[in-house]
Amino acid sequence: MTTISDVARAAGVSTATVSRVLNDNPNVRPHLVVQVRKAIDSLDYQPSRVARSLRTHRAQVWALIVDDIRNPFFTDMVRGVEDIAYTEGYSLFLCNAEQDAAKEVSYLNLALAERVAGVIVTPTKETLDVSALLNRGVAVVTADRRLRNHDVDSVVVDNVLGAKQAVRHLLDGGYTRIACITGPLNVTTGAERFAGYRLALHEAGIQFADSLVRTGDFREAGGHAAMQDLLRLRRPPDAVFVGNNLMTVGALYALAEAGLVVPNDVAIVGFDDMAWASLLKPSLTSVAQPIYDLGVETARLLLSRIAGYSGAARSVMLSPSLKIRQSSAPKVQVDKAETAVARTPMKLATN
Amino acid sequence: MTTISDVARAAGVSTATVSRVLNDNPNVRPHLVVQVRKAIDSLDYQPSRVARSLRTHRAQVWALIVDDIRNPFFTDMVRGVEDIAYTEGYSLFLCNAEQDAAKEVSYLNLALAERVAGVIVTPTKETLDVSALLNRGVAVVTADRRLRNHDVDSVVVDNVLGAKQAVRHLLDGGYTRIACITGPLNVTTGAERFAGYRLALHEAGIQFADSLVRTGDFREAGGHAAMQDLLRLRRPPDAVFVGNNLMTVGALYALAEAGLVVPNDVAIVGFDDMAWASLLKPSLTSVAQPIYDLGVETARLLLSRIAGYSGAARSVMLSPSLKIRQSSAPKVQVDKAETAVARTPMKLATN
DNA sequence: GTGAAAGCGCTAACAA
DNA sequence: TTGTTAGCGCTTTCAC
Repeated sequence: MTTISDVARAAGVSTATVSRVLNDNPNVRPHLVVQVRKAIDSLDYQPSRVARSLRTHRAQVWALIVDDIRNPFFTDMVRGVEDIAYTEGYSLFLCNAEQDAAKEVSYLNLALAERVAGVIVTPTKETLDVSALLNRGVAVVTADRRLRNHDVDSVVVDNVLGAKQAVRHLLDGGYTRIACITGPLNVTTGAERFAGYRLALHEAGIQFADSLVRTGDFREAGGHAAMQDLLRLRRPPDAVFVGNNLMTVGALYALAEAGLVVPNDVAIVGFDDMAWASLLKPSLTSVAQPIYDLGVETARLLLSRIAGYSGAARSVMLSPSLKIRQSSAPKVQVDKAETAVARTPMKLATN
Repeated sequence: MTTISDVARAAGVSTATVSRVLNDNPNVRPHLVVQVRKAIDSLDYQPSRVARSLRTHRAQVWALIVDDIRNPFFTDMVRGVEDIAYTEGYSLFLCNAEQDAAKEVSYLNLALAERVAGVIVTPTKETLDVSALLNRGVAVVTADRRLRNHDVDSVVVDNVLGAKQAVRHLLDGGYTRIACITGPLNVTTGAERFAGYRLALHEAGIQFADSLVRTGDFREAGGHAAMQDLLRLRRPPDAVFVGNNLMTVGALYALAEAGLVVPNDVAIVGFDDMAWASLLKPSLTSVAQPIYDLGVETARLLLSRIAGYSGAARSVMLSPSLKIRQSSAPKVQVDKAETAVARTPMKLATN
């Protein structure tokens, strides 16, 4: 592997001059710059980022610790982060915590060991301890979720609002026994969406019933089991609000397996939209999140911290939007009275 | 930041001894090991991987260069790679080429600059030049796709077989005008799946028609446009085989927009299964790939190269499996004769 | 404007 | 078994 000394020798200058050229230091006479560039090209020289990092005490690298890389939500976010990182010359360590707190911690340690410039994390729990990083001056920003025990920058979606809109929409459609399949309550997204659900019920004057709530794990299997469980109730729900995308898939499978018709038997609204939501029959109503932007904004906050900003923690909140489709179409009354009830006009999302 | 010298001082030993303890060198007296460990703990010491990499000339890092991180196919693969990498103590640089050859090359250079131990790449084109890496002794393995110009290890799915099975299945169902929406032909997956399509037609004695083929970009928009184009034909196809998951989504949207019924108007089989394929109505027939395993196997090949294996290039091929569902149900003849044709018994996939 | 030289935090000869 | 020491490939004073 050719080194900076090889280049210096070939160009007839010192390593210091080569270094200056590499770093676009203006204090080098133009003809020397040309000379050095020529040597770099002819030797096919690639400066070692490793050596540079050791010397400068900071790698041009971020650690991106996500909860579950299989979840398309996170991949979209990753893309937002990657776009900015790439543009700004940072590389990304991809760390998949796999919903495992221990693995997450080991990745925090990796970030330390690799002397990364910054860390973006979607904490598996709101009490994740990132003090080791903060103490060593490593910039930390959380994405999608917040930390309760640290005052760090964060970018999140307004989960309470999104959940409230979803549940209110169901209420407007005439549904009254609305169940909730929530994510873990020790994750801010889980807790906030659940809070939004309760708030919507409360505002509508509807008694909150514990029996209509199931706690899932943000995964398909969890949503599936939760829905099955809800269907076993003596008085099953007539609608369900599901706290994330994968659990919604699981819930839909459970409904299909039970031979139930959506929305006639059970209406459903999911949190987090998916590319194929409109392909389903009935198409799936869901709370869409600006995921890519979430990644971008997070990266920007991290950049500003790395650049030296040391003000108070900033919390950026992005707005979700309800995509109304057929899975939550207003309830058609088919009870004893057998009266045909006029359906509320409904504006469907265009995709 | 505490360094190895701090630890050495605190433990009353030399840095060499600390280093030996860190690297589990057996030639250290047990009581010293304890002493050093204690110092490490009390100082909260994290060895610098950067310094170690510089010294050993090789980082405990791989570069993982994928074509498109948004495609769930790649995220599943990434998970397979990450599982092995994590277990073996390697970190991953996530490189999203975004289907951009220039960006891909710049990530190859990053791999060089970061002195990674190995590179896993899903080349955007079969002629990607990885000689710079090979010349410098960096292990390279391709995943999902192959390289024509280098003899490097690779793990791929039997695309020809998968495509052939899919098309033969349509033929068996009585479809005769089977269109193909293929991926880029300068990517091995695109070319091979297209070859499988042609082979199946050939074996069935059906004339291949250029007019029934459209080349997409492996993205939803490309599949959408291609399907729309096919539907504009004077004699549209009665079935379509689509070369990857995202294009299948696009094609399904095009069919839905045109108000066509699947499979009655047009049957469809996609390449690459998706978690929600069975939720569609009709459920989607597709060629399932062992994606996670593909990632795992690729990581294993890389590991063996890093460990010093220098034999001939190995090409691991994994088998796909056709998931038969409703979108390709046998054709019901409704032509002039109006004869009711017995439907071929069909085994549906359980998910 | 340029070069000499020190040193980042480790590892690995080599010596003791 | 342990310590001393050189040096990995850079950047950065500090002279000149």
